[in-house]
Amino acid sequence: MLSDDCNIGDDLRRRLYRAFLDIFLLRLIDEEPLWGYRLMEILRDRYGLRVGPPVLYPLLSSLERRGMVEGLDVHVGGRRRKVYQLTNRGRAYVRRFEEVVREALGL
Amino acid sequence: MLSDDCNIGDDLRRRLYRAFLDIFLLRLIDEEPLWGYRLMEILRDRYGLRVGPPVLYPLLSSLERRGMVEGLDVHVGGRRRKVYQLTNRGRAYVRRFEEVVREALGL
DNA sequence: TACATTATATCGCTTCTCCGATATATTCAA
DNA sequence: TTGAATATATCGGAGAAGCGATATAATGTA
Repeated sequence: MLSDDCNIGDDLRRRLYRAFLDIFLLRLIDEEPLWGYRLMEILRDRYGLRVGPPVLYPLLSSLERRGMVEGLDVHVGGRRRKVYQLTNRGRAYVRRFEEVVREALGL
Repeated sequence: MLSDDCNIGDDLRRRLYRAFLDIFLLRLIDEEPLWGYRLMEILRDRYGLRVGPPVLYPLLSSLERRGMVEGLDVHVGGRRRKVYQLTNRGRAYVRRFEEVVREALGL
């Protein structure tokens, strides 16, 4: 039953992350500026969530287009890298989300 | 900007309800036993969320099959009605969800 | 040198979700 | 009497989301 509880919790957690991947990406980027590949690593290693390039990159592009992050082209040891920083708009969006959740669940 | 904020909040709220409609149904049923048509009314009037029969009824059936609610056939003034009650399993599921959200968002 | 890692990005197919339309039945109200 | 409201339920098509496969490029390692 305990392992069943864990499975349910895992499942719910996965659902939550999937449904609001954009928000959770923004929250990670709020901690520190990050790039696509690193974000995929963190999601996989910290949350056990496998998000591949076809999902992640269009989503990052969308977030940039909506002004929630700013993408900076950087060169690291000869490799290109696009590092994303959170904008105020992105930060406000996350705060709004937390508010909505708190309200909706009475937390 | 204020109305923009409201729109963002509304949008996020809608996303939340959509993504976790099963949970929010369970929470409504936790308040009191309810039936399909009434649930649709509440979602529409209280949350501005339009959920039609094709979404709601299969979802209620699924919740029943998973043992989270129990459906009781009732006759009300000559009409059939299927009233759903929350089971302990359903209640536990909701609690687990709240826990997961709290954890994930540090609320 | 060949393969793995780091890194960005897209395409097309499959699966899932949502929605319009619909069916049926009983009661209520104009 | 007719149409609306209350109530349950499903089907099939459209759109959205997810995933496998892929491409490209530079660096690192065995």
